[in-house]
Amino acid sequence: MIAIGEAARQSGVGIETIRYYEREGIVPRPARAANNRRLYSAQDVGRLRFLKRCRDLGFSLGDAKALLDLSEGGAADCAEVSALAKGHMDSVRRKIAELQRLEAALGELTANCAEGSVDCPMLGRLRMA
Amino acid sequence: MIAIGEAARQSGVGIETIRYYEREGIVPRPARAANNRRLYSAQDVGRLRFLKRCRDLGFSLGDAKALLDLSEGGAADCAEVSALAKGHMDSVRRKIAELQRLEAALGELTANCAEGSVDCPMLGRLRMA
DNA sequence: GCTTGATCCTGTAGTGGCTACAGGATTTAT
DNA sequence: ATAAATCCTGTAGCCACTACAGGATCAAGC
Repeated sequence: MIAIGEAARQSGVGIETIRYYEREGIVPRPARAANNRRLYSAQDVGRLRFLKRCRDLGFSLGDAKALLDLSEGGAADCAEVSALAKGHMDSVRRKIAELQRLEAALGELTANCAEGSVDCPMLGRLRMA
Repeated sequence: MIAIGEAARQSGVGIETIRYYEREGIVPRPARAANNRRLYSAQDVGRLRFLKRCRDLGFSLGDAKALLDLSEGGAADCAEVSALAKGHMDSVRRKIAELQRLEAALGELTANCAEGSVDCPMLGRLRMA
């Protein structure tokens, strides 16, 4: 059993974030030492690492918790998992498309905006009626 | 001079958002009618539309305000504008790259996760030590 | 035993950029 | 006269943390 700082080091999840996850009920309350300090087991650290991986993959905290629950609950239902993952992939793809649209629009907008023009063409276009 | 609802309609910025912009000092305080209701000029609506365009292009509210200030302040300094825009484009490109990395990682993770496997391979990989 | 510094605790507030009320006043249309 | 729309101020909620304040405890060195 290790203290919260060590759990943070081993899992990659920040100390304050670990306490936040506990407050929010994302992870169960850990054991406590006689001095009231939190004590984490290897399984606790595993949960935190799992959550970290999900968050790094862009899953919302809610989805990450859902995946964690699926992972803990005996029958790891592949269908539910892949539904969540597919939904997330769709939203990632939508975001990519949106950003590419933005990139193109910004490119157009700044195209004539290099020389020290007195009346900046980009501002002009942003002002357009 | 029009009321806030009409200004919202003409600019595409929501009523609550307009009041928020005012509170935050993004736009100047508008005129007031005798009954204390806000009154917007065509120029006010132009500012709101300008901000809306910037936000739609993904600029932060701070950057949007900076662009608005540049646009208002006589000498529309093209260099400053294009520096802001280029910085933003860079961050958009970084976000795209990051999301594409995510998309690939998600694709790999879910690759074997279609059949009704008892031990979902995606969860297994998320659990990996 | 004493000091120093690291670590831990609880609780609260701030971030960005809105959005959604509550609770009331006024205006406009019927 | 009444109903519905619009407006006002002020506050709280959203996401997922992050950053304190103010204190308690612990470990290491002297």
